[in-house]
Amino acid sequence: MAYHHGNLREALIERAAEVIAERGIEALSLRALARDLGVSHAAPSAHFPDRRALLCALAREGFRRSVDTMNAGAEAAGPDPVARYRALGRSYVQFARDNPSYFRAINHPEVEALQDDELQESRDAWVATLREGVEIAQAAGWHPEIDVETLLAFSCAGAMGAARLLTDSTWCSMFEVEDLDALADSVLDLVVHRSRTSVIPIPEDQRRVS
Amino acid sequence: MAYHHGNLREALIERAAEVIAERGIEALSLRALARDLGVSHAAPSAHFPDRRALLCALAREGFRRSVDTMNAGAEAAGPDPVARYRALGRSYVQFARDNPSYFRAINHPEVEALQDDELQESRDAWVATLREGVEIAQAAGWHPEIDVETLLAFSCAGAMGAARLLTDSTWCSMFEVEDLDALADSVLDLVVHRSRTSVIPIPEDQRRVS
DNA sequence: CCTTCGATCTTGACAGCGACAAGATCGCCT
DNA sequence: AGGCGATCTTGTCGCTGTCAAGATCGAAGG
Repeated sequence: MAYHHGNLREALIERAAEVIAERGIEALSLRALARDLGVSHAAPSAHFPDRRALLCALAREGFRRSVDTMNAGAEAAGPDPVARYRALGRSYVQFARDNPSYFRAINHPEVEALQDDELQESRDAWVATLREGVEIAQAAGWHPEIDVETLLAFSCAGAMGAARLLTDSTWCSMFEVEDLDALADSVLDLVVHRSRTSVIPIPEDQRRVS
Repeated sequence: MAYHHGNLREALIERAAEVIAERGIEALSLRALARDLGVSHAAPSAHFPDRRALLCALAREGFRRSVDTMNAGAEAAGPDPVARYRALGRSYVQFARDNPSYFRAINHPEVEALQDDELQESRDAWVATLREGVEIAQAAGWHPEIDVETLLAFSCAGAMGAARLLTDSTWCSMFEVEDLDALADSVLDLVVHRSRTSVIPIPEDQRRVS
């Protein structure tokens, strides 16, 4: 065994993601992480001064990956601005369900209370992604009567609320829906439901309302 | 000083709410709580077997109070079903902003992961309150074309997302809005914006879109 | 009255954790 | 060769949650 682990920082993040996905952020311990990786209890401190710093790194990675996922989803949605906007929200929810550890890190109160410039940059990038989608859709004639800031705030609230609802079995089980994916689509469809009146109509086969 | 505190259980909840409001759930410690109240470090265990049980009690109280606040808001909104529905969401956001400690307890992942029948009852009551508002509004002709489960899920996601956005300064500061209350109204207005096309139109002076 | 019993509170102890300090080991650069 | 910074180790501290065993109180019943 080498004295230097060699890649401890990334190994910590990777193992932390596993633990969080399995047992939640509350069960995350720097010492246990060090044990799992076969290093001494204080080794992580060389890379993360404290527990919060590790969670912060997780959250930053989560924001970065979710932005990538959202952009890829928008790209795959084709040229229609409203379809791209829809895809942004949909992709975020999908990311949240596929990556519970990053999603939990992003939304954990301990991380939220953290004042960190780099973390705030990551958050800004996430909002900017959504803002771009809103602005492009609006420029194409989507709800010109509504203030863009209001539309953006609504989009953020909708995406965050939907992701929260659909990643937590406690909440999901309260709705009489068998297919979780169908519910996800329905919620996100409603978020942009008003686009039915936009200059670019939603194709019939993409509507979820009957 | 009496050997028995006399009202330790409620005193613990009250003090815990203060600490959470000031420094967050992460800063909550049973021992510190006991010190603050002048009892021994293990006294709380007579009322709460572990830390989670205390948070669970906080969350239950939070659900109970928020339901009361929502119902009171709906009552004050008058007879119109859509106005009452609007008031439900609005009142919840107001409750979240007025009672950060209860709101944080409700939404903390440590509490969410908790499987507790009584807690689930409280959650059910909260959803039932929203469900009743949706059903009554729909019975009055509000969006008959949309499945009630979908409308409910959307209402939950909207209320939770809006409350989350508007109780966290980190997120609030990202929107170019000076007046937080105006943003809250705008977000919630958009949630029910589609009611413009309902059989019961929203009064002109209640619309936030220009 | 007084005894018993359950609820409540105390004292004591233990392991795990985050954090800090001091020192050891390694790769790298001059 | 030698220094230097990054990385890792060992040791320690106080704090926390949790458990166990015992003390105190109020109330209920003989």
